Amino acid sequence: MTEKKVSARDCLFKRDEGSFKKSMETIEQYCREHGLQLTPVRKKVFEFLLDEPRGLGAYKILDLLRLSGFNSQPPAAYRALDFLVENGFAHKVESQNLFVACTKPGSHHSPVFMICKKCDRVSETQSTSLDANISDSLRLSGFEIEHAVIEAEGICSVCAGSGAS
Amino acid sequence: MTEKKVSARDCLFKRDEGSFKKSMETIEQYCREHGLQLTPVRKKVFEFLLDEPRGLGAYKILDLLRLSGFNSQPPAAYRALDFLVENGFAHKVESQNLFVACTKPGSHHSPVFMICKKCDRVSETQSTSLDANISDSLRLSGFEIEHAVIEAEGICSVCAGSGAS
DNA sequence: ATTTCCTATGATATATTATAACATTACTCG
DNA sequence: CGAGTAATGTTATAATATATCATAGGAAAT
Repeated sequence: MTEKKVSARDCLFKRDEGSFKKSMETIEQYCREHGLQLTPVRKKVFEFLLDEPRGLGAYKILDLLRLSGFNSQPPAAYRALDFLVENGFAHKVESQNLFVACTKPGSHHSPVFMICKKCDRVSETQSTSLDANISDSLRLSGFEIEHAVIEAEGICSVCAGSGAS
Repeated sequence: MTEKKVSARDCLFKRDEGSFKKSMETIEQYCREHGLQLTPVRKKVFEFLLDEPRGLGAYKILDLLRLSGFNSQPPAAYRALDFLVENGFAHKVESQNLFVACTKPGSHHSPVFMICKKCDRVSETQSTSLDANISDSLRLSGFEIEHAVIEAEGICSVCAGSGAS
């Protein structure tokens, strides 16, 4: 993969400190209630994801872990990601081999992503009707959906509005 | 990746010789009309894809090329696949890192896949309305879709009907 | 407290998927 | 033919992901 065209400071979106804190508290509570261990590595990885709206690759996460003092190997990153994904705290964006924090952590759902080609930001929609549409159409063919990967690439509203080509 | 659970002979679907031939003729004509070179490697790879309803990984294709007398390296397989995908003769199934022949070769479209967890067969829907649904919903958020990855995992109608758990 | 069990992590190696870079061949078209 | 483009050959390596076995750490039972 080539270097990303857009650096972090080019991102037009502001980091939302309040929502960051809220997401972390949400999963902390969820883990307490469900007897899940939010270990230091897992928590750290979730922090990284919350802090990067463009998503992170597993090896980028590994780098960040090492920068944070963990002496981790690839399986450590993948295990933490597995934990976060299995419990609905994060998602994998299949078309980009990227991981993102979930906007509705703890609720098992089939997410829909929009990936902006300009700013690389990955947004998750809250849509419930979307899934319904798809399920209905596919069910006409008799296919029983268990899980759906829905990832749209294009230009987000912020970039489209910014006027830059 | 572990070995597939289902072997080729377990596949409940029959190979459709007529549609195979028709697909090949379709892309041959398309290439003639558009000045595209359907070289031996490219044609062979397309044949492999037509012949495997469960899709093929790039390295599996490389193996098949070698078995067919080509002395190919990885880039050869990926280049052939790039050609087929760029020209709408094949698709990549992102969630599985798999390539499949297109059911409507030559028409640039945003495909929708159904991947059966039991028989591993990958089916492409002909749906146009589906894309419309998704585009409409996402456009509410101001996102301009250029391309959409839509891949449903579940149980296909044949496997669901077969009664096996 | 010690044993037991389970979960998580450490550590090493390797598998799988994909591309970069440069050399060579082959095809077209003027 | 000769020049230019497209395709392939070749080597190397990048990027993504998992298998496997060893170790540690905490909770529960005796």
